[in-house]
Amino acid sequence: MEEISSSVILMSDVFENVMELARRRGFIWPTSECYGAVAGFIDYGPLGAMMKRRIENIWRDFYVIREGYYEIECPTIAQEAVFIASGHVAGFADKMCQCPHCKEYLRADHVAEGGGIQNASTMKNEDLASVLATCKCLACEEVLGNVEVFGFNLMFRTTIGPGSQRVGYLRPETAQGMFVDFSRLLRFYRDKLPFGAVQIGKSYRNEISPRQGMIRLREFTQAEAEIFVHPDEKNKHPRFSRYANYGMPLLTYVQQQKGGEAVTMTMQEAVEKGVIANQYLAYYVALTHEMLVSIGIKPERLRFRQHLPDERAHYATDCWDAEIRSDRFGWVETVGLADRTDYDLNAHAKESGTPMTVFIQYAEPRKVPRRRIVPNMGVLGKQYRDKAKTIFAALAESIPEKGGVDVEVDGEIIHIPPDLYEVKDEIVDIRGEDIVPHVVEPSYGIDRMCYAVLEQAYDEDEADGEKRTVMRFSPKVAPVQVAVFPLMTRDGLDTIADTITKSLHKKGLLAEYDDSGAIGRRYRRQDEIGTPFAVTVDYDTKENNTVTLRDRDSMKQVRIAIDKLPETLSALVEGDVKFGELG
RNA sequence: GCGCCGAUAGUGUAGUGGUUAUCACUAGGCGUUGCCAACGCCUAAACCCGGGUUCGAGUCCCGGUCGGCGCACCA
Repeated sequence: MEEISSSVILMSDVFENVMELARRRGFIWPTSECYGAVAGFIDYGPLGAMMKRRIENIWRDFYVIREGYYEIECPTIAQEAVFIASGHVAGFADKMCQCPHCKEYLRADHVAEGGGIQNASTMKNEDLASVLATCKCLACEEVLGNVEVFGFNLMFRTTIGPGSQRVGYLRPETAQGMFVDFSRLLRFYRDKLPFGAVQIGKSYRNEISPRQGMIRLREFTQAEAEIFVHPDEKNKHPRFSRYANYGMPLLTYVQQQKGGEAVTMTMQEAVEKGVIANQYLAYYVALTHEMLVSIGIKPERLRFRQHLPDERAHYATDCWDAEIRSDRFGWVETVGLADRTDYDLNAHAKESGTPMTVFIQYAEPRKVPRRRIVPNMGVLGKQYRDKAKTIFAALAESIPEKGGVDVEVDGEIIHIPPDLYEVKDEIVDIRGEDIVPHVVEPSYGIDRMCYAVLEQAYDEDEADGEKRTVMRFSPKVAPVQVAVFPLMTRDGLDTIADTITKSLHKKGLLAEYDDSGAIGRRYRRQDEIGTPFAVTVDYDTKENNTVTLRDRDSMKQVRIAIDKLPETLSALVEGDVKFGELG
């Protein structure tokens, strides 16, 4: 029992310890600290920015290089129309009111529903305020009385340009950029489905109460992919075989309703059993798992949770979250995978008036009978003048009978005799159809991934009876990749170490030279920032051109020839070779 | 936003309303040192911000900011 409670204390300390280290060693800082920080904003320090960049680049390896979905970069500010279409102007706004007694801010529609009032969320602010007068505050249970209802929108609003006061918003997600560029993207991909576009960038949400360190920020980095696919081909991912037998823990909504645990199954099974809606979604669920593991997330701390039916956004048919278990915060939603259907493209097509469809050509043209009603323009035009245009349109829609056709124009019935039009029955070739693609969207919270990597890398062990703090980063994400030390700052050892450092730089490795203090202290410094490998130049180096190469995790050393260093270290950092395989 | 708690060198801290604000680690310099936070000397470095009470505030009071927790919020 005592052991359990002490380990619980140790666990909760991980957050404190890792954030303290992150501040001290230059990973994460409060923003503009000299003026007093601002909640919901953080600065990435030198090492944090480097680590974040490495994580983003691994993401690019998966989505851009391997999947072939090019990256685009759109502004973080967009005009109002974009977010009217996306639904964020209306849907991202909550109706709020403040209790005059306890000063608590409340969701006005929740209060009204608590008071038994229907359709509160669709009422006008003034009407809602008047019905709220008799409702009780959800916090202090006093009757509200006279309250004001106001909208609180989670988007940051701004104006564009000096005179016009044209309204703009900071984007609450990067996704809309890919949707509004749909027509351009379609042309770029030469009018063929499926294709995808991705974007890594900042998004902004004016959270009411940002908390939990870097978990809920007002400005955050997203990596989003929008994959456009034919609605009938969501079960035909061209590379599905890659992940068909890839297994992982899935917590379905059915399991959640039963209070059950995640069940491990392969993607093939998941799709066949209807657990995951389609192959496309399953493919990116698996890819996400692989990607998160590759940046150093432990598989046992990773699960995929399906949204409950009432939790899903209005547009999504099936939605899964990759959740990473944090010692401090429990399961943290880090990646959202949604089938957004054709919701977004339809919305932008309607708002902008630009069709957002793909022409799908049939294998064979289809012969389709068509009846056309061709009016005698010359006679009808002269006879009806300004009404003629309306009559032509009505005629085209009509079903003529033997005696002619009656069309209604401005409430007036006009009889058109059969000699004033011709009915043409013909067979036409239909070569294809316009369809609105569906969108499968993996959306990654980069800051949350960074936090998870930091938390999971944090470790303490013992070296020679002393506590050692070590960040066990995967070499792929470690900010500094190699440290180079001269054992002594004399006899030319420092010059050799300096030359080695430069040769590693030339290979693209971030190598840091350090000759300050005792050698043990230098190792510890690098352990604390998670540098996976250290090279030490000693007196044997002068004899035989070899150095020691030290592994962060095991603290073991091997001797290696100087001219093999750049190649060997590159392979170690990439993960192509393990330290244990050297020697 | 509400409630509770907190804020002192880079980090962790001590500090009955009254000296030049304590200690350790860290960092920088010099020396020493033949592979894991060694040692010696020297140096740098702090009372979150704004009001108030007081002869005098790091300390007491009020407001703000930031952080933690609970509630609410999180298309």
